[in-house]
Amino acid sequence: MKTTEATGDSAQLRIIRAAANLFHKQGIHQTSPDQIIEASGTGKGQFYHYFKNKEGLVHAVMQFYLDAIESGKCPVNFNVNSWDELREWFNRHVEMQKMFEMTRACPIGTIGNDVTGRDELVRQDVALIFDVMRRKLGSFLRKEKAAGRLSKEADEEALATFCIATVQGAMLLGKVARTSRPAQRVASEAWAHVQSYRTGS
Amino acid sequence: MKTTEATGDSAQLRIIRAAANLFHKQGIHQTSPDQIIEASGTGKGQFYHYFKNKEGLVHAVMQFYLDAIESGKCPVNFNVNSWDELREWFNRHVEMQKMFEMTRACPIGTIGNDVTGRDELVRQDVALIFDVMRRKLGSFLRKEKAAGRLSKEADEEALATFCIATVQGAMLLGKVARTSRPAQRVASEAWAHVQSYRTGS
Amino acid sequence: MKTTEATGDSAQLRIIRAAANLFHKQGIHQTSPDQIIEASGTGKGQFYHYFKNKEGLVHAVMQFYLDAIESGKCPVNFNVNSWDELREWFNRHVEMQKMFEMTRACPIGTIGNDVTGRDELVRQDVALIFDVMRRKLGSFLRKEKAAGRLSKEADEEALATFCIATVQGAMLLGKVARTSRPAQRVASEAWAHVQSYRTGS
Amino acid sequence: MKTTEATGDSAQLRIIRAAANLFHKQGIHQTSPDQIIEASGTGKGQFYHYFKNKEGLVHAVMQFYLDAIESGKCPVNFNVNSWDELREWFNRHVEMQKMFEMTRACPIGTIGNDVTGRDELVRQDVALIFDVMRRKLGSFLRKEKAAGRLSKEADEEALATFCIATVQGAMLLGKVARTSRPAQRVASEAWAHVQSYRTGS
DNA sequence: TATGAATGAGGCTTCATTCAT
DNA sequence: AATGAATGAAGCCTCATTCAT
Repeated sequence: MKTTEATGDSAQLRIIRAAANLFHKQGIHQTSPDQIIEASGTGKGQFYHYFKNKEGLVHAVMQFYLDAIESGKCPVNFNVNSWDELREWFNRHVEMQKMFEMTRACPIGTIGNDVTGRDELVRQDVALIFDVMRRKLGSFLRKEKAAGRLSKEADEEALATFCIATVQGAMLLGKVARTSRPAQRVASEAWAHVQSYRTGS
Repeated sequence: MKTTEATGDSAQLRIIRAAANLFHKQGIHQTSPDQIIEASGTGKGQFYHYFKNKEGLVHAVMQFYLDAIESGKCPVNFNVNSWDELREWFNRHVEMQKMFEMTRACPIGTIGNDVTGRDELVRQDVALIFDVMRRKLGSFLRKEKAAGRLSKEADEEALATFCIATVQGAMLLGKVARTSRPAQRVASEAWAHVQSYRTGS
Repeated sequence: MKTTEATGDSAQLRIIRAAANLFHKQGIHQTSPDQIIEASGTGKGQFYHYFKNKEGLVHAVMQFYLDAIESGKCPVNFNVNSWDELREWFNRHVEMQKMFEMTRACPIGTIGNDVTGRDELVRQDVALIFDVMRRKLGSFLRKEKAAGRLSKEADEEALATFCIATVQGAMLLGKVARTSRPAQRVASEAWAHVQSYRTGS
Repeated sequence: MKTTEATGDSAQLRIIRAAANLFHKQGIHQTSPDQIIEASGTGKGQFYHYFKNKEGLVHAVMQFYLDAIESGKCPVNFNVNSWDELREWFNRHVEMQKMFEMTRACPIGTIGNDVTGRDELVRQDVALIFDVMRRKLGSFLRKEKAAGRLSKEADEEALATFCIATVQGAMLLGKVARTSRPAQRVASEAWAHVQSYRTGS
C-alpha cells in the first residue's frame, strides 16, 4: 500500500523519502528494509537495485539532507543572513517538533545518536552535516563581527556549535517529555545568550 | 566468557551493569539479550528469571541510573550546592565523554533517543530521570535566587532545562565528531550564560 | 500467588489438582511446569521433589483420575447400576461442559488427544482409564442382559465403547462450537440407540 | 533434508502439506515452524514469506481441508448421496485410521482438541469445518426424509451431528488404544442407529 | 526497471530440568 | 519439606540480503 509517499516520483526518490521519514521516526536500526519498501510502494528488487545495501541507503538519505540544508530547501533554513533569521532558525526547530506532536527530535540528531562503532560511514555523514550547519551559522556570525555588530570577545565557531547543541538537546528533551516547553525555554535562553554578544546597533 | 563484568556480584546486578554499559555504547535496540547474557557471564534462564523481558531490564537499568543520580553515587554529581559544583557538573560531562574516547554520548540521552512509539514505558522512565535532573539543578538555582545571588529576572526552571539540554546536545556533537571540542565550547558558553544571571558577589 | 488451589492440602496434592485443571483447560503440552507451580502455590523444588519430571506428574494426574472413576468420587459417576443412572451418566457430561462455559471437552479425552509417539507412558495411562470406563458401563449392560432386560443381540462391549465414544465426540464438537447443542443432541441420540436394545420391562 | 514432501510443487503448497501431516500426527502445538520447514524442504524465510505467522499457516491448512471436503477431493467423501455412501463414509474413517497404524485420530478433531482460549481464530476454522460436515450429511438425510425414506421422527440435524461425533470419539479411542476395534464397533452401532430411522422400501 | 521467491543468521522468549541452600 | 538460582536447548519470528525471472 502506498500510504506515505506520493507516487509519480521515481522509485529511487520514493525510497529515500520513505526512509528519511522512518529514520526520523524510529532511527535507522529500528527501520527494516521491508518497512521502507512497503512505505515507498516499491519491491525488494528496487531497493537493492538502487542501493548497495541499507548503509548505502542511509548514505543517500544523508546526502538528501545535506543537499536540502545547503540549498535552503529544508524546513529549517540554515542560510541565516540576519538576526531575525537566526531567531527564526531557533523557532522553526520548535515548530518542527510540534508538527510531529513532540514524538520526534531532529532527524540528523536522531541518526547521529544511533551511530555506533559499526557505523563509521554514517558517523562521517552526520559529522559532515553538523559541520555544514556550524559553518553556515558561523559564517553569519563572522560577518556580523566584521561589521562590528558582534562583540570581539565572541567566538563565532563556539557560538555556532552552541546554537546547534542547544536545539539538539532541547528537541531530545522535548521528545522524551512529549512537551514543547523544553524546546521553547531552551531556545529562549540560547537566543538570549547569543544576543548578549551583540553590540552597536 | 566472563569478559566485561566482575564476578562476585549477584547475577542480577551483573546483568544490570552489563546492560547499562552496552546500552550506553550501542543503545537499547542494538543490544540483544544474548550480548548482555554473554557480557554478564550468566545464562539465558537467569536473564528471564530476574527480568520479565528486555523492557523489564531496561526499566531496571533506568532505576539503577535514577538511584545513582538521586544518591550522588554517579560520576556526574547532580546534587549541586555551589557555583563551583555547577561548573564541575559541566566539566564532568566532558571528562566522562573523554573517558570513552568520544565514542559515547550521555547514557540517558542515548536511551532517550532510542525511544519510539512502542517504548512508552521506557520513555516515561527517561522523562522521569530528566525531571529529577532538572529539579536538582533547579533547586540550587532557586536557593541562590532566594539568597539574592541570582537575578530576579532568571527563570530557574528554564535555566536548569537549558543546562541539561546543552550538555545533551554537546555530547551528541562530540560523539559524532569524535572530538571533545564541541563539548568544551558548548559547556563554556552555557556556563557563561548561566553566570550572566549571577548578582551580588 | 495461590489463586486457584486451596491451601491446607499437601503440596503434592495441590500440584496434582492444579495440573489436572490446567491439563483439562489447555492440554499437557501447552502447560508448563512453571504454570503448574504458580497455580499450585508451590516452588520449583517441590515439583521435582514429588515428581520425577513432567511425565511423572502426568502419570500421577492420571492415577488421580483413575482413582476418582473407580471410587465414584468423580463428578460423572461411572458406577452405573440402573438405566436411570446411565441416562444420568450422559447428562452429567453435558452439565460438566456447561460448567466450563463450553470451553473444555472431557479431561481424559483432551489428554488422550495430546498423546503422540513420544508419550507412550501417558498413552497407556489414558488407554487404561478408557478401559476402566468401558468395563464399568459394560458390566452394567452385562448384568441387564443376564437379567433379560437387554436384547441378546446387543453387544455390551461395543455398546459401552459406543457410549464413551459418543460423549467424547460430542464434547469435542461442543468445545469447538462453544455451544451445548451438539452434546445434548448427540447424548439424546446415543441414549435412544442404547434404549433400543432394552427388552421386557 | 527433503524427506517427507515431494518437490516440484510450490514452496507454499509444500509447507501446507508438510504442516497438515505434522498437525495430524502431533497436533498444532507440538509442531514447530522449524519442523515444518525441514519437512517441507524450505527455509525459514519462505515460511514467513507465505504466512504471517504460525497461526496464519494453521488457517491456511484449515482452508486446505475445507476445500478438500467441499470439493470431495478428500479421502473421506462427505458428499453423501445414498445410504451406501453413508455406510462408506463411516468405513473410510476406520480405514484412514488403519492407514496410520492407529496412531492418529481425525486431523480436524485433533486440531479441534488442541484449541485453547488463545486460539480463537483456529477454533472458528474448526467450527466452520464441522459445520460444513454437518450440513453435508444433514442435506442427504433431509432429502431422504423428503422422499419418505427417513422417518418423520428423525431429526436430521441431530443425526448428522451424531454421526460426526461418533467417528470423532471412536477415532480418539482407537488412537489411544492403538487398535481399530473401537472405531469398527462404534461405526457399526452408529450405523445401526441411523438405519433404525429408515422407512419404506 | 521491476517483481517477489529464497536464504540463513540472529533476536526475543519459554521450556524442562538440575543444583545449592 | 521447601526455596529459588542456574542452565541451555528449543520455540516463534524478523532481518538483511541475494537470486531468478
